[in-house]
Amino acid sequence: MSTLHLDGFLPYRLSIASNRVSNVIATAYQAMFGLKIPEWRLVAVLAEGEGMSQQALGVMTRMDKVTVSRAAIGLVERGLVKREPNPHDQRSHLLRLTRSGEELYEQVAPKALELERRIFAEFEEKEIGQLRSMLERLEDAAAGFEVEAT
Amino acid sequence: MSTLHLDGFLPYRLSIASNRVSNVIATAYQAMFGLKIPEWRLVAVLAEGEGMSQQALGVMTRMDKVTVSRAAIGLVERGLVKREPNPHDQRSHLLRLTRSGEELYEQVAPKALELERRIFAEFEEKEIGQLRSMLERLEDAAAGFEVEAT
DNA sequence: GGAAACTGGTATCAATTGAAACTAACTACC
DNA sequence: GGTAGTTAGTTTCAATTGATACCAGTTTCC
Repeated sequence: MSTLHLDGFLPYRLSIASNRVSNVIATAYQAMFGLKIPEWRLVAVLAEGEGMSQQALGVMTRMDKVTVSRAAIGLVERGLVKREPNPHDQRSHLLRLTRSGEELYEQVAPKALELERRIFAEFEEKEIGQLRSMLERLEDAAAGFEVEAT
Repeated sequence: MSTLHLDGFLPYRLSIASNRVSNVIATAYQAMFGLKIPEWRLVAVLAEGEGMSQQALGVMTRMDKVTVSRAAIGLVERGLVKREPNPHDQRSHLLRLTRSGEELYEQVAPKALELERRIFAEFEEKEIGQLRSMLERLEDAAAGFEVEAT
């Protein structure tokens, strides 16, 4: 009889830990700025490279195009993002933070970093680097399986 | 202006990696055995310590009692789990794997372990241990914040 | 021993998410 | 230059999930 302790099963532990962390973050953003995670991700990406199409945003944030679409609509409605025509392709628009979107970002970013710091407060620098690298490799490994499944 | 690269933001990376891994696992279980993740978790726990109430299962699997309830109903319907009266509390039942539930487990467990091994194939033993420990600490850290939020 | 508070479990409801279908626009290629 | 196939984005639909309300049974405590 093969033994499998759920507690020792890494995909399980990963899921639990990730969900808890996501909850903390989601609750904090919602409470502080009324932002959902997908919205926040778009803001974060737009704050760096402005003038992106939604499909580019999808690649950057690894989110489904439906999720991106909804987040973009929400942000435009709230005046945080504006759409400018894309001279090269009339199907898409270039998204850009508005002035108030930029202001929001200036508020959110430090809070996000602080939250990250507090969550990982008891981790050493070296550990954080290792975790980062392992998560990256995991992402790639899992991506490989997804193809296989299809 | 504060800079926050989404790509470097650990809660984001954690979420992406975890979601991908969960997808792989969920797809595999669904395809191989028609099990959803919550169902599979119950089976795994019941295979070790039998005769548990749903509330105990909720603690063990860290799942919401609603999720446990639904998974339990599904498993009972499919004859993988049976409910026995709980002599100490008539509100609850003691859940137990049926014979065919045990047989299923005997099939699923090795597949699960193999999948885990393949996903983490490129990780060294030492790394896996570190990851395990970090996820545990993360879980605890995040749990602390959740209280704070309430 | 009975009312009040609590607990195990289920049902109902709303939110989130992705898959699939659809529209409009674009590209290839004959 | 017109048709077939593709791509950007939205809408619609179904599945999953958790919060809330609820019911039945249990504990507390006067």
